[in-house]
Amino acid sequence: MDRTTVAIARREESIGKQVRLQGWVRTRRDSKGGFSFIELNDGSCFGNVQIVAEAALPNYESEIKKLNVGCSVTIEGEVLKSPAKGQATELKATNVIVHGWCDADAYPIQKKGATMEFLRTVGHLRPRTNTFGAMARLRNCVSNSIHQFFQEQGFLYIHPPIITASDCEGAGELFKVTMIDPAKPPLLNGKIDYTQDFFGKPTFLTVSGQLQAEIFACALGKVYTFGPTFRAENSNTSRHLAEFWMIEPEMAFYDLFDNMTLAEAFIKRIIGDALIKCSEDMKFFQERIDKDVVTRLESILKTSFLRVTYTDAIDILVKSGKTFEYPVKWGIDLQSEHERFLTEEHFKNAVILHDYPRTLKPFYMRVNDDEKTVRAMDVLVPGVGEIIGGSQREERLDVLEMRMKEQGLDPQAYWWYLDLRRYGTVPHAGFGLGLERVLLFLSGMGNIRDVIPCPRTPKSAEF
RNA sequence: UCCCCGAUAGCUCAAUGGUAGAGCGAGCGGCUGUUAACCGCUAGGUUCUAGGUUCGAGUCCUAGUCGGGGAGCCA
Repeated sequence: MDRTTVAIARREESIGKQVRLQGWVRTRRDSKGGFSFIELNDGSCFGNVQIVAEAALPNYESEIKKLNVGCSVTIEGEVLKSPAKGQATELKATNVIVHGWCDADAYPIQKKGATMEFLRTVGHLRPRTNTFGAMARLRNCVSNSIHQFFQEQGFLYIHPPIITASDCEGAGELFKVTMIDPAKPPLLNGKIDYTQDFFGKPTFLTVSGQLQAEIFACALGKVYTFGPTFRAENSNTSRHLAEFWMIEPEMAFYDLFDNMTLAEAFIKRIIGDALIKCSEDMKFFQERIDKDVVTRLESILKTSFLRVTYTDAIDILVKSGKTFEYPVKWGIDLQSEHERFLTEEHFKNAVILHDYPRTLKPFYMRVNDDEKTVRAMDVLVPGVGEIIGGSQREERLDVLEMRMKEQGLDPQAYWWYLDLRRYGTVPHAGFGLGLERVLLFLSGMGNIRDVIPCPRTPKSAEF
């Protein structure tokens, strides 16, 4: 008898085979004819397989009739063509083994829909629901697409450090990593003496692997990172996490437009794979989460991303005649309302905004000849907003040093980063893509806490 | 962090300052292959926490905790 999965047992090719299935009961329905239907799910696909368990089974009265949502079982039997509508196949059970009972009165996951807010309070059980099962499979699918996309194009997967001494972007709150006892820290002239700490200097959880990715891009050509990132900002929104996953490709000899072309192909690959490889899960998202999500993704696949300069975008916003809460003029940072207007109302498409004012962007972005703007790009999508932020990097040593000073950073602290320009500098570019933002975009889910297995947000790290 | 809103049965929600209810779920019983099965009965409550006002508080007031929506920061 072959151990198999629900996904395989549901296919017509399996009809006639003797199989063993193992998983969790979703529901049981008793028939008047003296037998029961059990819906079994094992995570291998969205759908369940219907088990027919007849009264002749030795443990029918003692166990099978007591099965309910959440019970774990092994079921052996023959796959048959299902005589009723709703499924192609069903399993006629010859043996039902119960591994774990599940007190239906106490079990928080019930057959009827629960709110996302409630499911967040039972983070250890929510993967057993349709929504979170679908999300886990989609997240896996996207992760796989990311690796395949870059591997096929000759990128090297590199692993930047999680613990870092450099405050990469010069902005944002970082989580401190320390072994110093906060109750009795070693002091030097009234301040904490970090030379006595584990690393001999203050260290943090990384906010970006970009600077380290640049080390490898400036040695090996095309690289990407894919790993966790940490921000200690007190952000309480549906689009921010304290711990999230980011993908950061970095390419030597790429300019900003090469960067855009790559970003567009990358996003389209992820969308295309999700629609094909997770079609059943995507259909569920369309039916139960966001009725337009698949249509929206398909239309984005078909059209080219628009490329608009920051200056032109400001112009469009000014001429729109709309009154925004934050008035628009050249030099302001674009607000959510502005980005939303551009993607959802004006262009109704994914848009790449580029060449932002230098005052708005970090030191490492390449200064344009006009000296007012830098080679930055943001990819904006309807519904989610910014999904990618990237730039062509400043490869000129003197300009980079000048930009650091301009932003109040000490070039000495970035000596190794400057060395990359000092020795054999190359034009290069890269971007960062937030995995969870992509998952929001792909699924139509409304809250980023529901697209990551165990969300980390202010005041919340339970599971 | 700021603004607004909310917290009542396992879940989703009702309840003029005056006896806390319903639907679903659960238990039991019924029902000729059911599909979020269906029908009947039963059980189920420290109304988020701590104070306060009142003859009387789920309801009004104060503080806190947690959650949601929006904003800022960003991915």
